[in-house]
Amino acid sequence: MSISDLVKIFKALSDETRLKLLALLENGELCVCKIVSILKMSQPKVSFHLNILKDAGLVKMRREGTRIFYSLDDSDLFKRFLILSIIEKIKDKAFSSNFNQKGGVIWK
Amino acid sequence: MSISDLVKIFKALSDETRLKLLALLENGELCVCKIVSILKMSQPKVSFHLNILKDAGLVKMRREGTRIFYSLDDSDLFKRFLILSIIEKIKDKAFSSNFNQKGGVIWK
DNA sequence: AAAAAATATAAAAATTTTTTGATATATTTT
DNA sequence: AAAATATATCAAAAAATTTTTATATTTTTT
Repeated sequence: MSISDLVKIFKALSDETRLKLLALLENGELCVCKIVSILKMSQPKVSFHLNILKDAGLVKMRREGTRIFYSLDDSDLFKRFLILSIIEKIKDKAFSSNFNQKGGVIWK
Repeated sequence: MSISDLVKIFKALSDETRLKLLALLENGELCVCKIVSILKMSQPKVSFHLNILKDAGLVKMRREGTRIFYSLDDSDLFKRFLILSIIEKIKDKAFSSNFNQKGGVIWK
């Protein structure tokens, strides 16, 4: 892993939207449209940020028909540690308005 | 640790100069003038980046006379892990032109 | 093959970060 | 108290990132 790979990973993590995206994917893959409806952000904005996470090797994608599902890519140990640390630290804080009282995500 | 604290830490790490600064401090504190002469960067630039690292709680400083010495601040476990990971990953790659053949820093 | 749905991409605008050059501040030395 | 040294700060310029709006692409459905 080169310095610029490291910088790319940290750049990807240095944005609140992207940290929320990672936390949102904690429980498995989601399609872009679901993410858009949960975070209430524009679709291009979500795609833009997902793409940065993908370039940094932090998420991976899979097409199913017209939808594209994103999920965490923790195949690398260091990245896995980062992702888990982030999720542990921001869990529940990230989506207060999108969670119900049991702590489950409210899918819109 | 809030989301914005996390973002601040990752922002601080998302720059090659700053990763090099952290690696440079691996073996103990250094004054700004020493860092400037090793990295061959302008003094305001070095101060700027050190300040970002300090704001993120990754380095600390100590004045001694007219000099100010910076050192790693790894009092927090998560930050310590990040710093150690970075150093392990970029060691030797970071300063090829500033190291001698034994791997020691060539102080100018 | 046209329409619809989901997503990506591109261009322009807005925002943030970084660099540079000049100057200010703090401490020590003369 | 003036000069010298080390560092910080500031303002302007440059560069990079993010957001927005519009459009293109891909796949499925009709």
